[in-house]
Amino acid sequence: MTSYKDKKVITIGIVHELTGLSERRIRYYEERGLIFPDRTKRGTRKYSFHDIETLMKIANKREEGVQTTEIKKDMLKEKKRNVREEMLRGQLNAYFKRKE
Amino acid sequence: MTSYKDKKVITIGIVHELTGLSERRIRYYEERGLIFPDRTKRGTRKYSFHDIETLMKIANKREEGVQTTEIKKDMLKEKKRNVREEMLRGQLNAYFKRKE
DNA sequence: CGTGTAAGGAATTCTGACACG
DNA sequence: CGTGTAAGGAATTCTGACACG
Repeated sequence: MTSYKDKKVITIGIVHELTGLSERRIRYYEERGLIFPDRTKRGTRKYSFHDIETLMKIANKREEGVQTTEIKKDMLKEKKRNVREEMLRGQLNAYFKRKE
Repeated sequence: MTSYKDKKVITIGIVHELTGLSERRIRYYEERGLIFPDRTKRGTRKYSFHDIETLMKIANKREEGVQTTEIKKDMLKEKKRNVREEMLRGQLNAYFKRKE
């Protein structure tokens, strides 16, 4: 369930290299509640590959002029949809006694 | 083929957190040709999850008293075996016209 | 051989703030 | 609102070396 994609191990400098986004913007999107990096003991932010994908999506929406508040709402909706899907899948699997 | 596991994005401090190995040892194993981190533009080492797994294996062997030279030989053998396996699989897949 | 440590410099990251719009 | 920038300090990383064994 928790794969490499979700491990928070990438520093902001590398995220910047990978996404092209300024560190300012990356931190700002966190401030707006769009991403949630972990921290090392001494406070350095750590991101996952999943975070990076999220950042790319955010950047695309921003280019279209979508505000961070809207983006946040959209992300929440999508998350809820996924949760529902997973619940459904879980029930189906239980019913048919399938695995994985 | 190239997944998150192979992307070199992790700085040495995080590798240290993840493996428990000192930065000195991590750099030394590179010096001995056991791992090959990438570098950022300004020279900071970047490791992959795969590198981290390799480091754990190295640490285990070292605990058993195996020297780095030996470890290197073993890793080379394993690599060759994998290459052979992949070639064989490729031929089989071609023969049976399978995919993936 | 393998690893610790102290050394000094360079690059990184952090926060809070001011700017513009 | 979203993002750039300059500011100052703290933490990180790098290399080359000496130490011990």
